[in-house]
This record gives sequence, C-alpha cells and structure tokens, in this order.
Amino acid sequence: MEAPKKRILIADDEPDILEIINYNLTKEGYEVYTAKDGNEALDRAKILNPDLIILDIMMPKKTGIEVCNLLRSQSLFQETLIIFLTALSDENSQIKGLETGADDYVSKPISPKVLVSRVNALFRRIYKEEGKTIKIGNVSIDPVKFMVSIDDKGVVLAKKEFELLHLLASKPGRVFLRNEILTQVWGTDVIVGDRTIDVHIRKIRQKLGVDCLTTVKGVGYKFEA
Amino acid sequence: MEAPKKRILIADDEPDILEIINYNLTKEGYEVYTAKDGNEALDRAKILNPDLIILDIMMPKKTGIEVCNLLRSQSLFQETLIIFLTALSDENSQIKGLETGADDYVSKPISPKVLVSRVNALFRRIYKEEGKTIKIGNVSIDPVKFMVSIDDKGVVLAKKEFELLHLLASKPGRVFLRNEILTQVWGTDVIVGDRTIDVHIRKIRQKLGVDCLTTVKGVGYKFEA
DNA sequence: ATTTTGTGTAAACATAAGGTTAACATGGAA
DNA sequence: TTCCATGTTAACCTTATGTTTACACAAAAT
Repeated sequence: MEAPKKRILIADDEPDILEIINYNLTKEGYEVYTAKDGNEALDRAKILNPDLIILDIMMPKKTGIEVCNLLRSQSLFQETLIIFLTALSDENSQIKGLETGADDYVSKPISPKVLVSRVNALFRRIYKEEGKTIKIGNVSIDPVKFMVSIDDKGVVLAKKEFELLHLLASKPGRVFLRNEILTQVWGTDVIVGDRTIDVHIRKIRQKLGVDCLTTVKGVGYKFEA
Repeated sequence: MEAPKKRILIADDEPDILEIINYNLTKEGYEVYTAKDGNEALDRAKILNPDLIILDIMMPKKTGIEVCNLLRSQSLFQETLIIFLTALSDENSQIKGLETGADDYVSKPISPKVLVSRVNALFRRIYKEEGKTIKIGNVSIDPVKFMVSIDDKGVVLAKKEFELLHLLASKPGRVFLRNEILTQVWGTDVIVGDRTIDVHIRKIRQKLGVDCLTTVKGVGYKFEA
C-alpha cells in the first residue's frame, strides 16, 4: 500500500520562507500547506488535521506560542507534532518554546536541509512501526505484502478493509473515533455516508472470523486481542 | 504513583561536560550514568539498557556515529532515544547525525538548560500516552483505550458512565456539584431529570464493585480511594 | 470493445445497547 | 414523625451500530 503522505502545515509571515520550506518538504514527499499568520494557522489546522505543524514564533494576529497553547488545549491536537521556528536564538526563548509543548525548536537563519532532517527524525520516531509487520495474538498484518494472516492462514482483504484494520491494529487497545478513522483512511476531503465505516468493519470481522474489533458505542472502534 | 526514573547514559571524553550535564539531569529527576569513550558507552549501554543515550561525536576509541550505528543494529536499542552532542556545528554533520538515526542533535557550546529541555521534550513525546492514564489506588482509568481496570482486571463502562467516572477521578477528593457534573458531562444545552446522575453513579458503583464514589449529601459526589 | 469480477458507497431497515424517566424505597436530620 | 435528598428498580424511548441489498465504477479478463 502506498503510505499515506504526511501532512505538514507551515505558518510564517514571510512568503520567502514559506516558499523555500514548502519546496523542500514537498520534494521530500510531504503534503505541505501554508498559513501566513496565527489565526490562519489555527483555522487551517482544524480543517486539515496535519501530522506536523511548523510555527514561526513572531507572527501577526497570534504568536506561535499562543497558537501552540491553543492547539495543545484541544484533544485533537494532543499528538500533533509541533516545531517552532524563530529568529530568537537566545536560550530562554528556546526553553520556553520547548516547555510550551513543542517537539523541536529551530533557530533562523534556517537551513532547509537541516529542517528537513529534523522533520524526518521526528516522523521516524513516531511512525517507526510503519512498514513493519504487526503481530497481535494470532493475527499478523504485513503492510508491505498487503497481507493478513490468522494462525498462519492467509486472509485476503480489500484495500480499504486492509487500511482500516491496519490503522486500528497500529495502536492495539486504543480507541479510534469515527472522525479519526475517516480522516486517516478516507482523507479529509472525501465525504462518505454514516454507514460506510460499519460496512467495512463488518466485512473485516466476517473475513477474519476472529472477534478482535471491539465497538465502543458512541465513541469508535478499537483492536483487541 | 511515581513514575520509575528514566535512565540516561552520557558519553563524552571531557570530564567537565560529563559532570555538568550529569548534575543538571540528575537535578531534573533522571538517573544518570556516564561513559568516557565509545567502547565504554557500548558496554554500559548493554548492561544498563538506558531510555536515552547522549553521545558526543568526537570521542576516543569509537565516535558517537559509530556507537549509534552499532546500537541501532541491535534490536534491543531500536527504540532507545539518542541525542548527539558535538562541537561540529556545520550543517552537513548535523544532517548526517540525524540521518544516522538520532533523535536530536545539539551543538556545543552546550547550554545545560537547553539540553534538559530537549531531553524533557523527547520523553514527553514518547511517554505521553501513559501520562493520560489516571491511577488511584487499585483503579486505573485510561481515556485513550477507553478502559477502566481494577487490580488489572478490565471493567467495561458505557460512554456516559465512563465520562462521569473520568470527571470525578480527574480530581480525586474534590467534590463535584451536581450542576458541575451536568455541564461537564451532559453539556449546557441538554436538560435531564434529577435522578439521571444517581442512576449512572449507581451503575458505576455496581460495575466497579469497589466503593470509591462518595456521596456528599446536599452537595454532590467525589472520588475517593 | 465487451464482459466479468471485485471493490466501495449508499440506502433502507433491524437490533440491541445505552440513556432517561418515573415511581417508589430508604435513611438521616430537623 | 415528617421532610428531603439520594438510592433503587424496571420500563421505556432513543440512537448508534449491525445487516442486507443494490448500484456505480474501475480493473482485469475475454
């Protein structure tokens, strides 16, 4: 399966910087979006639900720190990676930035290549399991071969079914909200009916024959042994 | 509950640096160990199995890069956090360091405070999921997995029941007024009858089998061990 | 080019879990 | 005792999810 591209939102008021970062990250295979001030960053973040947000600290409307605080106070953005970008290279700003809940802090002048390396390093750490075979109980899921086995007996799943199962199994026990599932598997722009997820869940349950997908009514689904 | 201390191994050939970093990280609550060259770093890593290894790049016996590569080739150290420390501040070294599989790269001269912030940021990211779990006595509440356990035995709660318990347990000992509970769990716009809360409380008490929800007559409810 | 097959989505309906209510019980304080 | 807040129970209603069927569409096979 083609790994879904990671979404990155960059917020900076200098168009030049936006452009050069955008260029370099896009070249690296990321899906890049931009915002030119704090408010726009917040608005776009809510709609895009990016995997990483790069925030300039000195921005009009709202500073990067303010944006970061607002994002971190919402449960949807608890796990979103955040990198601060800034001209302030003094020690205290950096410490303050990291303590606000950012994952990295890069000082200007920015080397695009270094920034890309740091972005890669963050994603490598978080999504380390991707591409690896997931084994839980007697179920094993190989995202490379696009195959699922139960007790070493192969089961064939369709693409969407596989993606859905793979998502749920990537964090066993964790509940995925219907919304999360939609954005992760279907993407942000696609709109599908209410029953679509259920239908796929049903098909997976049917094909696997093992009861490992648990419904948490009113919340979502989770994978359990 | 106290989290077990995180173990950090620092490798550098300059005793001064070892000492100052050791001092600052220990003060922050980490369990710190040191090594004075590449080989010693490898040996101690195998015995200590630290959560984080801070490696100077220019070291006798083996460079930090070599040590990193050797560690990453062993399955035991796939997940270990690694930070490079170096006097080389040029772009290419940094990129190379990050691509070797390190999680961060800090240039000398090192500000101990900044290093501590970065260490904290890494741990915060990796261990955040565990931080969300509330543990009081033998009851643990995991909002991510949407699960409640008593003495490690899972208990299944319905959505409203879970939300109610989670609210009360979020501030153990504190009394929540009925009004507070209504607005927090049901929202401001919903209007429900008098007995609704009681019924849910009852169900929780029944399912948990442990007496941890105390009634404060005329006031509200609280969670107590 | 045409047929076949498999996949993804929508729509309609069924079902059961969850949530609420109402009626009554209990128990302590004035 | 009497009152009032909460406990208890079971019936009831609501709603999220399960299930099935049908259809559109694209890829593969003919």
